[in-house]
Amino acid sequence: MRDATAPRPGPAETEPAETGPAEPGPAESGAPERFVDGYLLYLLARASSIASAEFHTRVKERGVPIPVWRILAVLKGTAGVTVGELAARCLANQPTITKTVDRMQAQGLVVRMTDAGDRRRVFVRLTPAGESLVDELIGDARKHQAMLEQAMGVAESRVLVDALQRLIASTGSDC
Amino acid sequence: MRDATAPRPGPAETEPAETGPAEPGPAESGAPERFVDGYLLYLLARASSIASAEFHTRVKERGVPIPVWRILAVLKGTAGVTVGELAARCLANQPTITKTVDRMQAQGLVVRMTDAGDRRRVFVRLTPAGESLVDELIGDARKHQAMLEQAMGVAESRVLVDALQRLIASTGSDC
DNA sequence: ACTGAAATTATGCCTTTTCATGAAATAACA
DNA sequence: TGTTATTTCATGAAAAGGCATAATTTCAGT
Repeated sequence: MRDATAPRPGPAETEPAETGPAEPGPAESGAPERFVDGYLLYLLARASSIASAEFHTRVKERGVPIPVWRILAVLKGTAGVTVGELAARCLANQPTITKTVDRMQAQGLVVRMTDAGDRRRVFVRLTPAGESLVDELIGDARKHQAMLEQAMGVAESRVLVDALQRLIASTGSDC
Repeated sequence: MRDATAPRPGPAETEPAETGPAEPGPAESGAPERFVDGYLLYLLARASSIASAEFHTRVKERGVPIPVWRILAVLKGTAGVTVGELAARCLANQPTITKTVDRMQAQGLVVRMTDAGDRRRVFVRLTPAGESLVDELIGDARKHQAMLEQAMGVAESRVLVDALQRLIASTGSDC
């Protein structure tokens, strides 16, 4: 497979340009300083992804998709959040939230309640089943966070939280 | 719509449980300290999402999907990266990278080159068209990063980068 | 009150991602 | 040298997400 007749977009050159080193590196100088290595947004995305990986794996092992976990976590401690606010707080688009809430409602984790004062708005609220599920997950999350803080140092972790909050504040984001 | 006959998963209670305040809040005490407010992983994801939002919007306006931008950025300054490494560095799954590379190859942004030394491995490499596109995008990214650093303070930004690198290092991640 | 604009959520279509698996090449080992 | 594992990438079916838009409801101005 993956020969010239494969259904790949292009003719897929089957010969490496340079047949020298098996691992083509960026020239000869020691540290070529690739762009991404110093790019703040990439560092942020990478840190977030790596730090979350372990915990997310455990959440998924319980059969809970990450978007569902996010919604549950945001709903915890509230008496209901509108679809639009959920979208903002879950870092997702509104139609995505609508569809995820559909699934969660079908599983009995949340209920929808139209606002009596403004019938355009729909509150999403945890059911008792949703409460107990999110309570378990939050327990795991706290344990995981404690491990993470210990691994990177408690003081450092506080510095990080502080810097992140400052970054968020400096963007003037409302979410 | 959204009445009892709507195709929503459940019967969708059309009456709010409490018809009192239009905005049901978490009890009466001032700051109920919701879980997510102090959760490090949520803070990380939020910071990453918010900080990237502006720039990502501009990238998409150029017709470049974010996964494509990520691949281009990782490839910049290299003589080729394998599919597996791309997946790790782009924080994506391997099949996703394969298919995104398919599209990029069809657009002439990258080429595939099988490794002569180990014919399982496939290097992905920028074409001249890919180079010039990524150069433009990196220019924009640098400008955006400069703005971001100025908005949050250059010193603070350095503190943040340092803390993020320490976090990544403490997880012992190889990517 | 009426009309047009704005806000809020749902829907439909299409693209993309994900999960599991297949295919090919190399490595390990008897 | 065979034979079985392991590695690496591609593929296919199903699920999820994204974008544009529709359907309601409320608001503003007249």
